[in-house]
Amino acid sequence: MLTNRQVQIFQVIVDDFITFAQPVGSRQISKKQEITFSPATIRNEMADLEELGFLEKTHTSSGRVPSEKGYRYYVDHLLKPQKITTDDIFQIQSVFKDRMVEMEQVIRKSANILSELTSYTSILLGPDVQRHRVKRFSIVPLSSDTAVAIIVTSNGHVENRMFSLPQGFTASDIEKMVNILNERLVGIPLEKLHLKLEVEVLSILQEHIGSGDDIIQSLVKATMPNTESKIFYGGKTNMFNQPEFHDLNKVRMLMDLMETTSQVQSLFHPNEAGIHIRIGSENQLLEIENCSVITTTYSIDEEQQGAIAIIGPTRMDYRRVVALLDVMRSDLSQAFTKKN
Amino acid sequence: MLTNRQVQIFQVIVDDFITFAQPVGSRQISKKQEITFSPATIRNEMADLEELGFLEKTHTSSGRVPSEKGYRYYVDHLLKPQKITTDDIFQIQSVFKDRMVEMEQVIRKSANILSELTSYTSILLGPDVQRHRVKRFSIVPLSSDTAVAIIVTSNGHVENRMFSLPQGFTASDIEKMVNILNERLVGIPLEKLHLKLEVEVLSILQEHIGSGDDIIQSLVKATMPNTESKIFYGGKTNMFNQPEFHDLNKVRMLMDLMETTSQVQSLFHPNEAGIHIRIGSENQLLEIENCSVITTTYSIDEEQQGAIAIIGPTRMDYRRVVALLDVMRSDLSQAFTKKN
DNA sequence: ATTAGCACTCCTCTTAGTTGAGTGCTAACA
DNA sequence: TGTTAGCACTCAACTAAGAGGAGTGCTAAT
Repeated sequence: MLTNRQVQIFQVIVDDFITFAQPVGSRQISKKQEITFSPATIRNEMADLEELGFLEKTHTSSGRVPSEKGYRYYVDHLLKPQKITTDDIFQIQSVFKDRMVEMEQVIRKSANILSELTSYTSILLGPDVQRHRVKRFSIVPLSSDTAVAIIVTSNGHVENRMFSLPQGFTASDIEKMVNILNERLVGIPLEKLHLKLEVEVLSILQEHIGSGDDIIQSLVKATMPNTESKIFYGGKTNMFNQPEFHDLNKVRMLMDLMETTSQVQSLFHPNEAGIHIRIGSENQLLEIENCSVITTTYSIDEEQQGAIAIIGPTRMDYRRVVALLDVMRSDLSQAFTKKN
Repeated sequence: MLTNRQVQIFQVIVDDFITFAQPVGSRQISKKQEITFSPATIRNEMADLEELGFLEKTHTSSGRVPSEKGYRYYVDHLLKPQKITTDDIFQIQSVFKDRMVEMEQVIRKSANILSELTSYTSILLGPDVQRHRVKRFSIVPLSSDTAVAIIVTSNGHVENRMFSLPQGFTASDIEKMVNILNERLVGIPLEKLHLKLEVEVLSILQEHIGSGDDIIQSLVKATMPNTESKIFYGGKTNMFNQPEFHDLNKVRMLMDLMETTSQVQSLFHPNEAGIHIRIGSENQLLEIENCSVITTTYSIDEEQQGAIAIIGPTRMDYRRVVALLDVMRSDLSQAFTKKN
C-alpha cells in the first residue's frame, strides 16, 4: 500500500510527465505548490516508488518516469473524472448541429473532432453492418449475364454486390425471385442472410424457378464477405507531434498498423460496455508497445453498436481523453437512436 | 546541344544516382565498363553539364546529382522503354486471374501490386462516377419521414443517399414519383442529374403529385455532392524506405498530403491520355518538392476513365515505373471494357 | 584533346572535454 | 525517528578539435 505522501508525489510525477514528456526530478517536484517537503525527502520516496515498480529511470542519474504499472495504478486509482470545458463540448456538439442525415458523415466528422481535441489519433468503427436487418431486397439486371443485388437495411444502409446470372435467366425470373426473396428475407439480420438463403430459400426458389441453384450460390457469395465494419480515422499524423514519436521506425510501425484492418480491429473489445484503457504492452501488439489505447462503444438503436478508440503515447492525457470519449460516446448514441 | 560523350556521362550519373542515392563522383564513373576516359576528363564534362543546369553539387567538393532540369532531360530524351520481366507481368496479371466481378476489388489489388513492384506509393482513382449513366432509380422508405434514394448505374455502381420525406407523403406518392423519375432519368449521366431534376422533372412532379418541391430539393441535395471518385492507395508507407525520406518532416508532409483528397486529386491530369511525368516542383505542391509523380489513365467502357499515379522521390526509377504503368494501364482498360 | 598531379574543400566520423541535471548516501538536525 | 542539507558520483547532451577521405578545379605535361 502506498502512503498518502507517496501517492501525492506519484501523482505529481505522472501529471508532470504527461505535460512535459521529460523525466521528472526531485527538485522540480519540490517546487510545486502542493509539495511541502524537500528534494531529499522526495528522492527517498521516489526510490521506494521505483522499488515498488511504479517508476522507472531512463538512466542511472535521470529523473523518474512512470512505468506501465505506474500508469495502470494512476488510471485505476488516481484518475478523477475531468470536467471538460464548455468550449470542447460545444465543438463536439457541432457535429450534430448540422442535422446530417448520413451516419457516415457524422462518424467521419466525429473522428476529426476527436483527434483535434485530443491531439492524438482517433479511430471510429461504424456500426456492425452484419446486425442490420433487411428492409428491402432488389435486383437490377445490367446485362444478359450480370446483375446487381441491392439490400437496403432498416437503418438506411445500402449493401450492393454484383453477381452473374445463369444462362437464360429472364426478367420475369428475376421478378419472381425478388418477390420470393423479399417475402422470406425481410427482417433478417445480414449476418444470418447467407445461412437463410442456403437452407431455406434455395428449395423454394428451385420450386418456382428452374435452376435456382447457381444463382443462389452467386447470391450467397455476394452476401457473405465484406464483414468488416467501416473504419474511420482522425488525425492519422497527429503522432508526429508527440516527442516519443520523433523516430521514424515507430511512426512507420504505427502507420503500417493503421493500414492493416485486422490489427486495428483487434484494438477493440467488442462486447464490453464502458471505457477501457489498455496501456503499452497490454495491447499485445508490438507495434504500439509505447502507446495506450482508450476505447469505448456507442450504441445505435439499442441493438447495434459502433466503437471509438483513441490511440496515443502511454504518456497520454488519460483524464482528458476519458472525459472527451465519454461525452462523444453518449452524444453519438443519442444522435443515432432518437432518429427513428 | 549535348555532345555524345556528355550524354553518355550524364546517363551514367542519373542511373547510378537512381540506384545508390549517393552523389556520383568522377572516379566512380570512370570505373564503369562503358566509360573509356579518365576521371579528369569526366570532371571537365561534369563541370560543363553543371553549367548547363543538368547537374548539381550538394556542396563544393561533392559528387554530382541530377537537377530537376536534368531529370526532365533524362525523361524526355534518354528514357528508352524498359522491357519488364515476365515475372512482373505475371504478378500484374494475377490481379485479373481471379475474375473478380467487383471493380473496387480489382482496383484495390492493383494499387497494392503496383506499390509492391515499384516500392513507391501508388494512388488509383476509380472511374469518375459522375459520368455513369442512370440505369434504375428507386426509393425505399424507411420511416414516415425518411427514405433512401438508390441509383444504379449501367456499370453496376450503386449510389445511395438518405433524404427526408415531406409530411404526409404516402407510399403511392413514392411509387408515382419513382415511375416518373425512371421514365425521365434513365440514361442520364450522374453529373447532369441535379440539373435535369431541377429544370425538367420538378414541374412534372408538381403536376402529378402535390408538393413536389421540397422533395426534389431533398433529392437534388442528395445527388449533388459526393463528386469525388474513390481513391485507393498502395504502399502508403513505402516512402519510409527511401533515403531521402529519412526525415520526419518530409514523411509527415507526404502523409498529410495523402489525407487531403483535394490535393491528391490535383496530382492528376484528368483529360490527357498517355503517361505523364511531373518532376519535383513541376507538381506545384510544396509538400512533394522532391518527389516525382507519374500518372496515366485507364479507360472503362471507352467513355469513362480512371487514373493511376505513382509517387516517389525525384530520384525514382522512371524506366521501370513507366513500363509497369504502361502494362497496368492497358491491362486495367482491357479488363474493364471486355466485360460487357 | 586528354590526363596525371596536386592543392584545396568540406562532409563525416571520432575523441575528448565541459556542463548540468539528477541521483544516492551520509551525517546533521528538529 | 523522520526530515533535510551537503557532497560525491553518474550520465546524457553539447561543443570543439582533429583526422580521414572522397571529391573537385586547375595546371601542366603528354
